[in-house]
Formats: sequence, C-alpha cells, structure tokens
Amino acid sequence: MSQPDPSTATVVEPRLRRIHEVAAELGLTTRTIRYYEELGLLEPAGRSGGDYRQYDADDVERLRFIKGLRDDAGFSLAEIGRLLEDEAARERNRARYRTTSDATERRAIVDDALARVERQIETLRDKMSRLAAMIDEAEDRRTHLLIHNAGLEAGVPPAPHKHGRPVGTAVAGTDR
Amino acid sequence: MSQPDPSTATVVEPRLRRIHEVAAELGLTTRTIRYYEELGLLEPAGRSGGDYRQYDADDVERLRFIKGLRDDAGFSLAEIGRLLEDEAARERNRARYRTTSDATERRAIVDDALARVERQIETLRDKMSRLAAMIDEAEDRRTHLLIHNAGLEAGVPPAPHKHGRPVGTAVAGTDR
DNA sequence: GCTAACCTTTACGTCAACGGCAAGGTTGTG
DNA sequence: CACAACCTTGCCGTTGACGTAAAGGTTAGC
Repeated sequence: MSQPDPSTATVVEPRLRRIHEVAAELGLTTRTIRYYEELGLLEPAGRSGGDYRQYDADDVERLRFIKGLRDDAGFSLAEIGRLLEDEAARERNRARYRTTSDATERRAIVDDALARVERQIETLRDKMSRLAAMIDEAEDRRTHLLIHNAGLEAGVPPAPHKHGRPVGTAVAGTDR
Repeated sequence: MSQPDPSTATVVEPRLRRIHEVAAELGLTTRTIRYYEELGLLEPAGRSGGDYRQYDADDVERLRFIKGLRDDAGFSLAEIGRLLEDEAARERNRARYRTTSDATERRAIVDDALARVERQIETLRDKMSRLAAMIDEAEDRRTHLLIHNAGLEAGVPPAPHKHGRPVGTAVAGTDR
C-alpha cells in the first residue's frame, strides 16, 4: 500500500508543484511568490523544460514560514531576508551537503543551520516577550477601569481624576 | 505641603507638551505624529493660542500604545485604527464623561471603554498564540537538526529522510 | 523687541509590497 | 494538433507609511 513499486530503489520523489498550486495552498498570489524570489527569499527547487518554476515540499515549508513571519510576527520582508539568510547561501549549503561524503563537513553544515534556527527562535521569543508586555499593560488598564467602575457603583462622588483637562472643546452637552 | 497653592481648588494641571518633546520621548518624528492625527488615530488634548499642538500624558500613553501595536504587534495603521476606535468617539466620551454628573451614565461610558480594552486584549492574545505556534515549529526544526547531527556524529550513513532535509536538499536521489 | 528654534499647513517625493497588464512560450488533454 | 489553461519576463500602477522641502507664523530667552 505504501510502496507502489518496491522494485525501484529510488526515493519517493515527492513531486514538484507549479507556482499556482503552491500559491493556492498557502493563500498567496503567484505574483507575491515571484516577488519573494526576486528579493532573494527563496528559489524554487527546479525548473521545467519550459522554464516553469517547480517547488518541492521544502520550498513550500519555507514559504509558509515566510508568510508566518510576515503576518503573524509582523516582520518586513527585509527583516525576513536577514533572518532566513539569503537564498544563495542556502543553495551553496544544499549543494555542499549533497556532494560531500565527509561526515565532519556535513556536521559543520548542519551546525550552521542549527545556529540560524536558534537565532530565529531568539528573535521570535524577543518579539513575543514584547507582545506579552503589551498585553500586561492592557490588562493593567482593564483592571484600572474595573476599579474605577466599582468606585462609581459605590456612589463615590467626583472620582479623583488624576489628570485634569483644561481645554474643554466639545461643548455639545448630550443630556438624556 | 504637597499643595503649593491651597487657595485655588484646581487640579494639579499636569503640563502639556509640544509635539517635538513628545516625539523625542517616544522615538517618533513629528511628521509621524501628525500623520497619525491625520488618520484619526489621536488628537492632541489642546492647541495653544498660536495653534501649536499640546499633548497631555494621556495622549502620550495612547501614542506609546500605537507605537507598540505597530512595532511589537506588527499591526497596520488601519488595523490600529479599528482597534482603538476613532478619535471622534474618544473625544465624545471624554466630553460626556466630564459634563455628566450622573453616575449611571458615567458607568456606561466606563463599561464601553472596558469592552474595547477587552477586545484589544483578546486580539493581542490571539496574535501571541500564533507567534507561540511559530516558535514551537522553529523549535521542532531545531530538535530535528539536533537529532540529525547526533546521527552524523554516530557515523550513521545517509540517514533515512522521509521528508525533513537539513537545509533543504533537492532530492538528489541515487544520482552521483 | 530680536532672533533662534520651534511650530503650522500644503504638497510633492520615496520606498516597500505588491497588482495588473502585455506579449509571448509551455503543458496536457481531447 | 488544437486549444485552454497555465507559465515566462518586463514594466508600469497603486497603496501605505512616512520623508522632505516651501512659505510662512509662534515662543522663549536675552
């Protein structure tokens, strides 16, 4: 069932997809994907005879990560480029990893990738802690409002408003 | 002791600042602050005789929050506008809160503010959980690389990749 | 009351991040 | 082999988020 043709020893060959399929799956436009390539954020695994871009699962993963960095983490494409390191280096490592059979060199390459991933994690953690701080502050404001409201409910007269406001503006006294 | 002039019953009057001071304190430019006003994100508490913008502590807080939403949370100014609700409503509530002496109406206003703050918190929490998910995935990648590296160290030949390639190898297959 | 250092509005310029053509080439299905 | 539905590069257009002058008016220190 999982092995359609056990006679051939080749790997599963995970199928290359065209730009439209990938775009649809990720919720991007083809233009956007080409633009990211133009910026050096990723390069498709291959090209067809007629020069069509062909993406493998790894490319799709990278694209999904890029989209996350853009939408969820709010990074600019320039920042994302710095975080991912440019595609040229990725291509070099790809090739070097394949061509060498020296385990030491392979380890060096993997270590390199590891260092980058750890930098990414740190960057994301940093971002998250700043977000957490913002949430804390918002919760402080909420607490403050709750207290204030409780005060009003208890019939406290003119509630000590810390910061007074001189310039009145808005004369409209909507009574009711 | 704490009251320099007990004869006047006015509040402390916490000093209004000009746009340049505020910008410097927050690390923004004056242009940016004016732009935010143009978009309806905030309006200074007052104006001087010569039409200079004058910001109070509350305005500065709002600006700081806006900056946080922009930089830390990565929201667009349009999204921030929706989250904060437009300045017109803020001004109306401000005025209404001051002019009314009816505790019930005041409570309504505070409740309203409370609801907004809670929506903000929810939005931020949502953003943070998505960020957390990204971090988890990055950590998975890290773990994967670590395992892979351990494998190499132990002298395992070409580790059976079902999909996860280290940096991304374009399925070289048995080629070479 | 002069002057430097701020401020005002108005308006055009810029860079990022795409959208949307045009003019052609490729794929795969009947 | 015809033809629709993809794809290619090239290039101009647009929107968001400001930068940057221009042509004045205002404030504060001396």
